[in-house]
Amino acid sequence: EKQPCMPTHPQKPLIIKTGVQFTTKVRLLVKLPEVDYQLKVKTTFDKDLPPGRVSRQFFILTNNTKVMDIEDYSNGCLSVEFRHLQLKEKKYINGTKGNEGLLSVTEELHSLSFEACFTVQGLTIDLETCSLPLVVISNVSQLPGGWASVMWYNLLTDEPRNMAFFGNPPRATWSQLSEVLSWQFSTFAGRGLNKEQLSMLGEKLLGQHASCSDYQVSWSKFCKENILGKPFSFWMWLDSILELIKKHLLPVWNENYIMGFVSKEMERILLKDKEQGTFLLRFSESHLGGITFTWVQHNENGEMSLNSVEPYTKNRLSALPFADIIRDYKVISDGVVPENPLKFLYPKIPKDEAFGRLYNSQPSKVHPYIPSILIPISELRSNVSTSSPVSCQSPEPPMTPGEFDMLNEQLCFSMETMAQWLELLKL
Amino acid sequence: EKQPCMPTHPQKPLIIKTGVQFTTKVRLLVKLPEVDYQLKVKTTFDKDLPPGRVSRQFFILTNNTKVMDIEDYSNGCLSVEFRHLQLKEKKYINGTKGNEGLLSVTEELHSLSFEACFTVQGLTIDLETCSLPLVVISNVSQLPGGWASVMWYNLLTDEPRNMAFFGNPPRATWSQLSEVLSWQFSTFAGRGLNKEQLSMLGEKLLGQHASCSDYQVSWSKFCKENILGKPFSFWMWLDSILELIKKHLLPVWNENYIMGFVSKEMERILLKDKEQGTFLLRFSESHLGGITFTWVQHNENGEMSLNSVEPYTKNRLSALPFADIIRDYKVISDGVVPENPLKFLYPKIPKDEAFGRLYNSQPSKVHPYIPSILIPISELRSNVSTSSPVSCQSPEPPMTPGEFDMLNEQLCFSMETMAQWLELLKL
DNA sequence: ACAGTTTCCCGTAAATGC
DNA sequence: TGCATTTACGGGAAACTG
Repeated sequence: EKQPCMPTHPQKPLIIKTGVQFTTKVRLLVKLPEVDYQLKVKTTFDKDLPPGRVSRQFFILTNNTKVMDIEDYSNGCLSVEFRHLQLKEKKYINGTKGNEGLLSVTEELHSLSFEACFTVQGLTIDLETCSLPLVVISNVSQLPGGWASVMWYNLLTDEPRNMAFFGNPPRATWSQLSEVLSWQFSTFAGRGLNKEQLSMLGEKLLGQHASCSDYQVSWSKFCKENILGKPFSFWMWLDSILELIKKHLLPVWNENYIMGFVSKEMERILLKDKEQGTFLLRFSESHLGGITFTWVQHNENGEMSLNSVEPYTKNRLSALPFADIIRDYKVISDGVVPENPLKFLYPKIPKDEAFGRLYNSQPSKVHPYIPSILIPISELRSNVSTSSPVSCQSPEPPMTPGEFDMLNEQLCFSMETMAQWLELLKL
Repeated sequence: EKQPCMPTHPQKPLIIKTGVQFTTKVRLLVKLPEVDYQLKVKTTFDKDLPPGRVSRQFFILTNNTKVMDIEDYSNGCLSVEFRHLQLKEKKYINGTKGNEGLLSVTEELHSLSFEACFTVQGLTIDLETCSLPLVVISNVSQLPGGWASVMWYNLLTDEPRNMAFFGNPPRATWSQLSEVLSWQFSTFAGRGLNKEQLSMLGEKLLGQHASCSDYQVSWSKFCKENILGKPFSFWMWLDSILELIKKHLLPVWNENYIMGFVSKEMERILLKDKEQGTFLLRFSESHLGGITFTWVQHNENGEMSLNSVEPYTKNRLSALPFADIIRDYKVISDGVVPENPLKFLYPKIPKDEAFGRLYNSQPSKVHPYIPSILIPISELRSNVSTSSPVSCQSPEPPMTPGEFDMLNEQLCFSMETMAQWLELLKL
C-alpha cells in the first residue's frame, strides 16, 4: 500500500531527533482506477501504542496531513512526501512515566502511522500502514546507541513491528554481526573490513571463541556492557572510530593504508622482523576515537623495539591532517637532531609513495608574513617498547567489495520493508 | 517607577536574540501603603511602535504577565523578574516590510514595555514604563553589530527612547570613543588600552587627525564602512580581536605582554636598535582575529631585519595555546638545525621569565604511548623583512585602571537608565 | 548523589529573502 | 545576481529529573 519512513538523518534512517525536521514518503502501490477527489493522507506518531508500555510519548508538532500526488517519474503512482515534520515530547502524561525503566531510550521503539480513506464504487476503504520501528533521540550524543538498535533489530528480525524487541533481544551470530560491521564501514567510510580486521574485532568481543563463526553475541555485550576495564561498550568504541574516519581519515582509510584493527600481539608479530622505520597505523583500544602509529626501531646494540605515539583524536586531527602528521612527525632523542622515524608503511611501501598524494602543502603565501605549520614532535628520554608477543592468525587478502554490496542491498531492503503493501492489498 | 531590561546575554545587555531566553526585572520604586491584592505586571514588546516605521515586528512567545513580589533583600520594595522570555518574529504583517531599508537590523531599535494597574484609596492608577532601546538579532554573528549600536546610543544620548537614533546618528569625539573602546577591553578582557594602543587605533580610524582628541568619528566610519582596502569595518576588526583575547589570550593579555595595537612603522622604530631575538606581539591588521609576533634578526653581514609569523587565529590557537607557541616556535633556515628566534619580549624581558608561568606542560603520561606535542615551525628559504620606517609617537605609561572604572560606572548607569521612575512619580 | 536524558545555545553552514 | 538576514542543527555543556 504505502512505503514508510525514511527520515532525513543523513545516512541514518529510522532515527528521529526531537526538534529536528525529518521527511517521510508514502506510496500507494495499488492503482486506483477512478478516484476523482484528492486523497488525503494523515500521519500519526505512535498511533496504536500499547498503553502504559512506552515510557516516552511524542507527537508531530507540524502539519500532519497532506494530499497525494501523482509521482513525477513514471508509473502514475500516487505518493506523498511529508517534509519538515518535527517531533516533540508530550510532557506529564499522567503523573509519571509508564515504563519499568529496564530499557534505555534508544531501545524504545516507536512508529509512524499513515492513514487514508477513499470511496470507490460505493465502497469506503480505509487504508493504513506504518513504518518500521523508529528510535527517538533528543541529542546527537544518542545517535550511536540509536543506530545500534536499528542495526540489531533489522539484522535479527523480519517482523515489521515488534515494539517489544528489546525487552528480550535475540543474539546475533558472529558471522551475521561481522558482516554488518563491515557493511557499516563500507557504507559510511567507503571501505569495508577485511578478514584480519574482523578477526581482531571478534576476538575483542568474544575472546578465543571468535574462530567459531556461529558463536553468538548478546545485545548487551555488543552495546550495553562496558569492555572489561574500559568505560565504554564495544559498539561505542567502534562507532567512535567510524566517526573519526568519516571526519578525518577518509582518503587514508580508502587507500587501505590503515590496518586499524590489530591487537598489540599481532602488531609485534607483523613488525618484529621488519626493517627499521617500518610502521603501521592502528586505532586506539584504550581511548575513544584515536589513531596511532607504531614503528620499528633498532637500538645501538641491535635490539628491536616498537614505539607507538600517543593516539591522535579529532581535536588534534582538525588542527593537522593525519597525512601531514605522518610526513612531519619527528622524534628528538636527548637533544639530538630531530628525525622522522617513519620510513615504510607495512609491509614495505616507502612512506612518500603511499601518502604523497595526500599531503597538504599548507604554507600559505600571505606576504609579508612567514608561513608557519604545526609539527608533531615527541621528545624521547628513554626507550619505550610495547607488550610481548602472543600467537595470532596470519594475514590474508581482504574480503571483496562485492560481498559487502550484497549485504548492503539486503539490509537496505529489510529497512525499507516493502512487505507492508502486500498485507494491505488484502484489505 | 520600575527599572527595565537587563537581558541574560552574558555581558551584553540590551541585545536580544530571537529564540533565546532572556530575563528582565522591574522594580516599583514608590512604596504603596495599602495594596491588599496581587499587583500584576504585563510586559509587551514594542508596545507603542510607530506604525510603518519599524521593519521587523516581534512578540513575546512565552508568558508575559507575572505578579509582583516583595524583594528578598531589604527595603520591602515590590519587584518582578520575568524569566524565560523569548522573542519571535511576526511574519508577513501586511504584505511587505515597512522600513525604507536604510537601516540594518542591528540599527533598528526596539523596547520592552511594562504595565501594571492598581487601585488605592478609590483611585485607579495605571503604571507604565519601558526599557532602553533594544537591538534584536537572530544569530550570534550579528552580536558585534548589535553591540556597536548599544554602545553608540548610550555613549551619545541620554534620551531614554529615541527609536530613530540611527536614522541620523550623531558623531562621537575621539576622546569619547577611545574611552569606550578601552572600557570594552577592560570589561571583557580584564585590561584596558594604554595611550599608545589607543593612538594607533585613532590613527587607523582617523589618519593624522587622531592627535586632535576632539576630532569626530561618524557612526558609519566606526561600524559601517569598510576600512580602506579591507573587507571589514573598524569595529568588526576590533571586536574580532576582543573575541580572540577572551577565548585564547586572556592570561597573556592581562599580564600586559601583548602590545597588540602597533603600526608596522612604530614596530620598526621600537625594534630597530634592539638585540637579536627581541620580539613583540601584535594583532593582525589584514585579517580578522589574528595575532602575530615580530622579532629582530641579524644577518651574517650585520644587517637587521624584522620577521613576522603568519598570524595565529582561533582555529590554530585552540589546537595550541599561544604561550606554548611562543615557547616552541622554531625556524629552519635552509635545512639547518631549527632554532627558536624568540628570546626577549620587548623591551628586554627574557622569554621564559615573561611566559614561564603560562606554559602548559602538555605531555600526557599515557603509557605505553610516546607523548607527542604540536610544534609551530617556519621554514625559511630567503629573508623576509617588514616595511620601511615612518615617524610615530614614542611610548608612554599606560592609562590607569582607575580611569576605566570611572568610565565603566558612568556607562553602566546610563544603560540601566533610572530616570524613568521620576517621570512616573508625577503620574 | 548521580547517571541517564533533555534542554540550552553558540557557531558554522545552508537556505531564504530582497 | 549578490548581499543581508534567518534558519538549521551538530556538538559541548548545563540543567533537569527521577
